[in-house]
Amino acid sequence: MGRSPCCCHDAGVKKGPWTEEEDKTLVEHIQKRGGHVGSWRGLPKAAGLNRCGKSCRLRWTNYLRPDIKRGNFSDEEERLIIALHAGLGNRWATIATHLEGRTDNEIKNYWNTHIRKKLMRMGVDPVTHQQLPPDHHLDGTSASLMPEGLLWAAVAASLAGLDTGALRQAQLLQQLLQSIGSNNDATNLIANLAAANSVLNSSSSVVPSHLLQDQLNMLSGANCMQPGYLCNTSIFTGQDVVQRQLINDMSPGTSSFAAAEPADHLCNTTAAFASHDVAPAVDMLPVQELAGLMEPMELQLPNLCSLESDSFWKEVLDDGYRL
DNA sequence: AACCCGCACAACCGCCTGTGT
DNA sequence: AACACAGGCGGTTGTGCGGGT
Repeated sequence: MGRSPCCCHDAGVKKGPWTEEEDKTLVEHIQKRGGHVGSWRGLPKAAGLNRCGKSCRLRWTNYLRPDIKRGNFSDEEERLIIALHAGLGNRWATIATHLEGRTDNEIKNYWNTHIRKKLMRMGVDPVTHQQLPPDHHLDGTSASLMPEGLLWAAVAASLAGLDTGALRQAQLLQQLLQSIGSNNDATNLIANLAAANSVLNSSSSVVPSHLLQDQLNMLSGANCMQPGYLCNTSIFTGQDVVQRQLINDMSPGTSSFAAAEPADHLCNTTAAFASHDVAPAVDMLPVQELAGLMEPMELQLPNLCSLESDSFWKEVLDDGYRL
């Protein structure tokens, strides 16, 4: 398949930063057509712009579109980007579909200028979301002590203080992605989902530090996390009541994430958790006070029908099968 | 004041993909 | 099936700006 010539190569077509006048011309032209562009290639001529159609499209989609959200990224958006990047990689356009009003270009830039460096400082490889060799660490964090499969989730969580619920959700997502990435066999996928489910269920009756340790042991097959890690993060806070309430609100009669709620819900939930005041670490509370917090969450094996009917999960599954 | 440097982000470039013929 | 084309995507570059020397 040959590459088509682009009008960008035409002599005399203007390049570089857009002027206010050009912006105005482009916006007015598109608005006049009721927001319908038609052919981008033909647009410059029709609008009276001495620009490449591609350049017009970029300017419109990345800057002039009325639904674009400007301004700094919130903590919630940042966490969402990290979580999605862990699962999707550098697929900025797909990631952008889960951040309302943000463009792929904006997210890509934000990743390269902020998040990537932040992860590097934490000793985390921003590409694989796994720990870098110790000599790559700038601050000697606990990243090197963590199981690979959980690292990205913990990073996302520790960046701004997620709770155990968010981590559990992240773990299940990780399980899903591992399942998808490792084979195309539906039986194995279901088995892995069941394994993930059992991990999540196993966490319901112990205090969080042990809970996490159990989960880690099950997932990694090795006891490689230092207990001190738990004291050094704000992940493990006593917000399960709030979380459970949110989960019930989202999906009456079942637990939401295990019932394959869309990742958007996951992330919205995560954001909602993070927006609460950080509660004291659960490890600081008397054990009996934890009883109410740590009731079984009645997690169920994800319903594969709902998985397939949800566009996000369908996309993840499709991507996985293409690998 | 002049210069340098790093950062943030807009814009470009080349390749890929989907679709129509 | 093969090809042409337009749009989309992700990597990279260019530009403007602020801070430090």
